[in-house]
Amino acid sequence: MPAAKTELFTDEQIRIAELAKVLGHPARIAILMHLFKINSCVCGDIVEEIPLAQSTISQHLKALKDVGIIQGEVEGTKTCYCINPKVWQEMKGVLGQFFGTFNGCC
Amino acid sequence: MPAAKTELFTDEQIRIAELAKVLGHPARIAILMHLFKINSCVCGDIVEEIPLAQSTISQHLKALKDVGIIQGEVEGTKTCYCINPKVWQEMKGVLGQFFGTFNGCC
DNA sequence: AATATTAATCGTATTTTTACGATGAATTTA
DNA sequence: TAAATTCATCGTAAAAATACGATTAATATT
Repeated sequence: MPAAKTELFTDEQIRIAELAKVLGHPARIAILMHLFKINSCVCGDIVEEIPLAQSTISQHLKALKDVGIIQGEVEGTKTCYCINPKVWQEMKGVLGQFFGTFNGCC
Repeated sequence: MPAAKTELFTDEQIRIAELAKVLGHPARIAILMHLFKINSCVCGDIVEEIPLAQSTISQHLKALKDVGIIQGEVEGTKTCYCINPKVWQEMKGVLGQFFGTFNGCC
């Protein structure tokens, strides 16, 4: 893609797209679902849950962390990843509002 | 990306990711926002609204159409694009439920 | 101190996405 | 019928995403 023309869109449009984009891969959805399921933080067992290489999962975790949805904390030799409630709320709000904008027309 | 290992994830995970992915570009958000704004169908003026080449916008429209969020209908020399209410509801439901799964833990 | 464990990062290959101009197909207008 | 309009598609180039193995860094264990 030749040059990201981010200046052409509003900050809101860019943020919505950014948040949606990070949800745009099954592995990252699976990671988040696992976090929901255990209802706490994952501390080092994600690789067993998802059939991908360790380095690949680490990349997906980084993508989620970069956008802010999760946060990691080093615990000795392991790393604990948790949902960032603040960003999760933001996402719920931003995307929820976006969805709510359309109420049917034609 | 070497080979899409879709068999490794559930249908739900794949669908959520697919729906989110198509929202993962500012241009497509802008297209949908324009549809909301005019509160009807766009019939041939999207190229003036978004500063991208006609062929590029056509590609984005196709992406939205492929996932089902919008539907196009040929009207003479123009094409009218509308939100598909059914798929929009599905998206609201699927993603809304996904967001609702997390209520805070740590 | 040496070894083991865990996760991040590096390097790299492949695929997908994004973007554009050019062309083509369909319809409308002159 | 000829010209104009509108949009899809083709071809292509550049960038980003995805995946993996190998390596590194940090901590824990022996």
